[in-house]
Amino acid sequence: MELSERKLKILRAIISSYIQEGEAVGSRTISKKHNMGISSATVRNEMSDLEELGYLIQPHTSAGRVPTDKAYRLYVNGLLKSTSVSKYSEQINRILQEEINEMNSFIKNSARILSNFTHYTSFAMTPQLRESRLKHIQLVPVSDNKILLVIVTENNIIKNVVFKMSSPIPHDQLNRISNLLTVKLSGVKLSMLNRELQNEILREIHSIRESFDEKLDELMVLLMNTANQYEKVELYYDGLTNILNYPEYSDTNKAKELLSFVEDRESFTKALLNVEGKDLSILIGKENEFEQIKECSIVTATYKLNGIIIGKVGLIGPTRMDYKNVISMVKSLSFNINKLINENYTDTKRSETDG
Amino acid sequence: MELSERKLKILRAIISSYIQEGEAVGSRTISKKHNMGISSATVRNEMSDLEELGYLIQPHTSAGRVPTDKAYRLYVNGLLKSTSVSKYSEQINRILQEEINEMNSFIKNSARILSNFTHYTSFAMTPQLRESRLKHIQLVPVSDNKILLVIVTENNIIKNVVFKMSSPIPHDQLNRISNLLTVKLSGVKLSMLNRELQNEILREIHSIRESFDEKLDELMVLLMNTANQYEKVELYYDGLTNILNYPEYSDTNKAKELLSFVEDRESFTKALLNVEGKDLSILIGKENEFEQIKECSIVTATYKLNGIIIGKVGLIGPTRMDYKNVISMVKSLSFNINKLINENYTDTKRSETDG
DNA sequence: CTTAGCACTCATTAAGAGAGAGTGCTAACA
DNA sequence: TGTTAGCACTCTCTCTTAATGAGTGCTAAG
Repeated sequence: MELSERKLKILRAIISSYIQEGEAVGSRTISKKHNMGISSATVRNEMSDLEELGYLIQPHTSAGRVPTDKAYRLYVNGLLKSTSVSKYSEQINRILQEEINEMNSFIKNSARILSNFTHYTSFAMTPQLRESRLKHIQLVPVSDNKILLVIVTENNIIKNVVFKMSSPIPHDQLNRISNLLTVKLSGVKLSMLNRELQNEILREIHSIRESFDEKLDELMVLLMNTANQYEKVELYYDGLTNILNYPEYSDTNKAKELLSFVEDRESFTKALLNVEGKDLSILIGKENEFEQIKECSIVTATYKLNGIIIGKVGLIGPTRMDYKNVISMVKSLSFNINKLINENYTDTKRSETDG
Repeated sequence: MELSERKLKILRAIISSYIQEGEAVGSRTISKKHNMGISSATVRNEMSDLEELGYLIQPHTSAGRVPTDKAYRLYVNGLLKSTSVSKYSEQINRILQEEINEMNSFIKNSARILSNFTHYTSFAMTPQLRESRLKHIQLVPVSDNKILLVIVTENNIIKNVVFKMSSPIPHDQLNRISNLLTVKLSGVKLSMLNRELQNEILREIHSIRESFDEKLDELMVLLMNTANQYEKVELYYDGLTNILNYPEYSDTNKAKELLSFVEDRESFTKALLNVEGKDLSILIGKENEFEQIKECSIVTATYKLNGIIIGKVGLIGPTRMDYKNVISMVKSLSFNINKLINENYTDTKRSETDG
């Protein structure tokens, strides 16, 4: 059933009042404060209808009414189309630039910005690099049998891992091996660094120099293992304690339950996997799979590199969330992240060869 | 005034009861449950004395008594001497080893262990490297005008920073420059990388090759700036939400106040600076400088490299803290951190030349 | 269809009455 | 002189009751 214009207007008024005040909204409030031009009794009739349609519920008989998840969904769907980029967009851009040189700091910074501007609890995932291609490999001596492997991808993202070799490796060979590996592996996707490729390359190397380095075999194995770990993304939070600002969580046990769920990266990451990979995606209340966050909403945006989604940023808060502000904030943030990433981390070689 | 043996025994009984139960302790409880062999009336007299001496207070007339900070201090001083390493020491060692290869992960892991074992909120500072000496410098090409600077110290700790140069730098020169910088700067303390040294080295380099690289000047400046940032230590937390387990913080506002203080790294870092650099140090309640944590205790241990304190780990919780368990846990942890760091990150070159 | 009016519901608050825990003091006892 | 039993007293906590007030649903009139 389609809602009449007046019902919609009343529903929207109830929702924004509830979002602001956090208390059940009565018919008189709507009739008076929102300049409806209709009496409270009329509003009551409409509200009664809206309740029957599943958009409102009463916490108890003599209380006002509270929007349901269904109502928020309707409200949010309307906002998604209309809401534009926040007026803070330029300021966000400026703050983001401060940490542009290092990807992880950049992502951490993104989370901080989001929680600072919205006063909700924010999160940001570091980029997933499976589709990235290797550009440069450099081995750096650390100690007798420890070496540092530095990998630079074509989109200028850096990863490094320390290896402990079974026995010392001559330092003067490291540059030579680095060059060899760079030549052999540049252009290869991280996700392609598997056993077959490894054997193939080893064969090729062996064919060139019979006894090049017995170390190389071991190194390659370590390299492959590292590459596979790249799928592990990190999750940064900011403003965890912001949750305690909202009366919904004035009960410590409730706050504890939610905060523990979020603080435990494993569980929360699972919850985030359920979020669709749309540019902007919102899960409201019971739309969330996990019990602990069924009274929360999660707003998530993606960021892309060369058109491929590589990460997500967003925030979590009570279903009674200031969606309007949040949506424009998250939109601005992801817009700027995308812009800066594609300016600074774009796949230089590919963009020359592919298009 | 020296406390009599009996007063001490009663005080200890009150403290451990209060630590366990979290409720004011009455004379009857002590007399009955702790096998004192004296009546509650006698205990009452003693408690009255203890109150006068400042070791106990009554929340209100008809309540039992609660230990003061002074009492905890007495109690803790006793424990510090006697408490030995935890029975979980080996388990801790095993978990620590899992992340031994990378210093930051290692420290993060330390914080996690501490909060998991104690159920308090833990923290760990990454090492401060001012006294470390450079061992190896490697420049890695990232993109046309971005390069990665990797620094390895003599104690095998790795730091890396991405630079954006004002104009492209030829990649084939990077190894040459790396070697040059390594030769010139190895053995130099990070804290010594200042302007004078920079000029001296530049002069020296210029004298060798008149027009070596006009880039080198710029690079050196960036290198110095980076070196100065090494004093910036990172602070990792774990178990922030554990604070909510304790009835002291069942009031959300109180919890919020404390959690915000801790979550705001800046303020909390300041608080930690006040902690003495002893092997194990405890600040109880009002001994803390900042208002927000005057009802908390902070237990901190240091970790060293080559005999120099380079970082701290510890935890924060209500003054009614299970000091016995906490102390043995923190002792075990710092013991194992020290052991593993000195096994894996020891200053190889120095130990050969210096000692 | 809208609205004024009114009875009704239910959460929230305040006040009052016990109950219970624990103390301080006194007097008796070893 | 130190210890203990006994008892009055204090103060918190909990439960009950009553009053308040916000808000609804229904009815009847406009």
